[in-house]
Amino acid sequence: MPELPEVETTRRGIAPHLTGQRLIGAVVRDARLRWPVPHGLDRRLAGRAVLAVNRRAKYLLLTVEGGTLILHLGMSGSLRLVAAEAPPGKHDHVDLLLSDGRALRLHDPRRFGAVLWTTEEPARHPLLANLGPEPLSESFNGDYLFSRSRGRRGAVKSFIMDAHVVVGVGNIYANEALFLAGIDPRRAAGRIAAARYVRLGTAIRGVLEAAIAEGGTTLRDFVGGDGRPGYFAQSLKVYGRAGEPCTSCGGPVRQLRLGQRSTFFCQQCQS
DNA sequence: CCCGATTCCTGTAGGC
DNA sequence: TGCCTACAGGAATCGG
Repeated sequence: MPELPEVETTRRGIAPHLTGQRLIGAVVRDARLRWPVPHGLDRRLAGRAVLAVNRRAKYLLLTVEGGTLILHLGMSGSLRLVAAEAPPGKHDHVDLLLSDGRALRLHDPRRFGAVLWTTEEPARHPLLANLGPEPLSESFNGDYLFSRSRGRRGAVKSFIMDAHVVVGVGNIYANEALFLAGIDPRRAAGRIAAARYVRLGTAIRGVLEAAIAEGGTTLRDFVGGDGRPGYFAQSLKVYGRAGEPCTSCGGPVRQLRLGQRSTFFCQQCQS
């Protein structure tokens, strides 16, 4: 399930192979992703060089001459560099063809991902325009979280998973960060003190950075641009560990549903 | 503005 | 062994 660390791992894996290369076209085998893959993508991309590969939230932004390709991995997507003639597997929906004979291939069984093209400034694109700050940026810290949380009565876990508040924190890392900060995920966001938000901000940043360093979390099928899985799963303290002993106190990790998401926490260590 | 529910999709796991 | 159902979840969208 690609969250920020997995998208960043993918970006780092593919960027050196794409930057400076020319696109010679695209093969769209199935355009039915989260939004339809634009018609005529093949012609639109042909002959254009890739200038940069950036990330905003969980979106990968391929800066191409004359526009930007916006890619999203949804929850089952992965991108790999393959030989263009390698036979596509099931769910290999889109190939971006490179002048060196390779292809950037999108594999996405659940088709929650996206391949979009824009000629406007990507930050102004409707999908990107209203996003919160990057959790690894200077502008994100505990004070920011505290001020944004005032007056909010919803659960703190839902609050930190809201992309309008901060981007890139999906279910896995929200659970982990709240455990590391010792905060009960069910607590009302607006009723948590500033000092605890400082801990939470640090925990969010720390868990994301640690996950990036391990190449992301592979639960089932995530692989980076080079096809390798991530190794952060072995560092998860609570996610997916219902009934197992807390790594800190030995009590059972509890599971419940919060905002339609599986939530894992230790009653003893989080309050 | 805020918040919770719904929706998209398919592979996997668990129950019987 | 096979069928059925529940579940996984990013995030837009909608209704209250």
